[in-house]
Amino acid sequence: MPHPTSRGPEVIAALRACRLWRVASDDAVARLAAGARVQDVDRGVVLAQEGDAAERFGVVVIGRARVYHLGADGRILTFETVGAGEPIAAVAALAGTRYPASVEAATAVTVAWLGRDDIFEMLDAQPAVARSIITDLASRVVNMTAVATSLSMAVPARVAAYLFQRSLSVGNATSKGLVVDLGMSKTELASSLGTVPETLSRALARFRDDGVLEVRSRDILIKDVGALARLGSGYREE
Amino acid sequence: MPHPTSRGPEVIAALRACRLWRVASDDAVARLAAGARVQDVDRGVVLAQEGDAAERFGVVVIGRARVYHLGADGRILTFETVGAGEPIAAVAALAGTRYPASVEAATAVTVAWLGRDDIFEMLDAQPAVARSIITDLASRVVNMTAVATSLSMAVPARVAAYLFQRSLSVGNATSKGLVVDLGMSKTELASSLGTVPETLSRALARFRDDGVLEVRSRDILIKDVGALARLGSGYREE
DNA sequence: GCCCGTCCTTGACCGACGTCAAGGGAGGGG
DNA sequence: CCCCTCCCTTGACGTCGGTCAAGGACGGGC
Repeated sequence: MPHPTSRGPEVIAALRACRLWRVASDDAVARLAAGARVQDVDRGVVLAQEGDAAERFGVVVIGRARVYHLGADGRILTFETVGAGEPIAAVAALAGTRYPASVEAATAVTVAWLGRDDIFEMLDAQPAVARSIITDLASRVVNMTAVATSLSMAVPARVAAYLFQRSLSVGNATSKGLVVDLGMSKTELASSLGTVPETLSRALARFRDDGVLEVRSRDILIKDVGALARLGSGYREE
Repeated sequence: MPHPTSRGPEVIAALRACRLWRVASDDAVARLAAGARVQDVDRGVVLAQEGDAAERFGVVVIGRARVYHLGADGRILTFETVGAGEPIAAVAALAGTRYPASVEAATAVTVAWLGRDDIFEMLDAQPAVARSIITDLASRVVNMTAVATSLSMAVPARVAAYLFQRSLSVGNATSKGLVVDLGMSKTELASSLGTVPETLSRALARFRDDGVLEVRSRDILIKDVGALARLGSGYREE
């Protein structure tokens, strides 16, 4: 078990890095850190359970946590994987509702827990923080809407849309085409896209056979970005 | 066509009713109304197009608008139907992104359009408004997350979950069971649940054959609430 | 009254996709 | 070096659910 005193600076650093209150003063962040309850958990531990009442609000200090929904049939839909400085269970705490999804430690994780009142106190003291919280929350709504529309498309379209999006952010132009690192295992990607590894594999195989891309171990060589964009907007091929 | 002067009071009333800034002063709301551009459209007119840049922010004054995603195959997923006093295209304007969904007039509609700066000015003038905006946005994230998880379930489970949820809010206990008004046509409900009328009809028929409920024209008699909760698998009380 | 459009239901069909099963490749520990 | 364990891929198969088509029930207009 780590000695509590050694985590103070890391907690402050993580809270300081949190986008929600990036315009807050260092003092205000230090106050948040002082009120935080720090918890260390092993990989696999559930940090928040879908359906439970949200009374607190976490910020990842060390490690990564996965936000997911466990279906009745055991299938898992991964919403996002968050790292240091990112909030977990935040929106439910702010809304005062139950958690809409579960969170588990994807690695060993250190979390700083805050009460929802701590946030509102910071808001009262530093009104400028409101704007960054508002734009962040609004972006989350936009993202979740995109996830929902994505789930209403066919799997190959979701895959194409994901690759196209990702090619815009981390695409690396080479002479052969655009190289895109997936950033996660294909199993994880399948879960993020709301499907299973087998179906993802088939979708990629089909794109490969159609000459759109080439599959490498953990990254994809995109040979026809336009086709991908077309497929991702839900166009049918053939 | 209506004379502009006659709509002033209605615009103010609609803005006053908007949950986002319910704690704002009447003066601040009147200032918003003064800067609003009012638009009347016929049923079916598209008020915002998915993918367009969001530069403004609407509040419904009269009528109802439907927020939806149009799939490549023509199928429509309805996210919500909003009425007077409710915002449209709001989150994208706050986030500064493109619209994640389209909005069309479900009836003849009058909309008051505001610039995103108008909101931020109100925020600066009335910091207390921030909290209600934040809790509203957070609730939207929670709701959209619920929509996304719902789409990852099988259709009968979605139907059961919807009916169970609705029975909690508008359920009317009678000697025969719980009567739930659907509140919309079955075609609209199918679109809200991300499916088509035929499949919804089959799901209800199956529940009927299993003795769980009885289907009436526009409301449902639920005979076994527990079964419904189980089928919806993921009961969430309120 | 009649006709019409809209909504709902049911049947037949079939494509998409999740499940089960088998096999191969890569990495890590002994 | 071998083996063990994941992870990934591919085939076979079954079911869920969307499409097409037909028919029935309202409800409104004339």
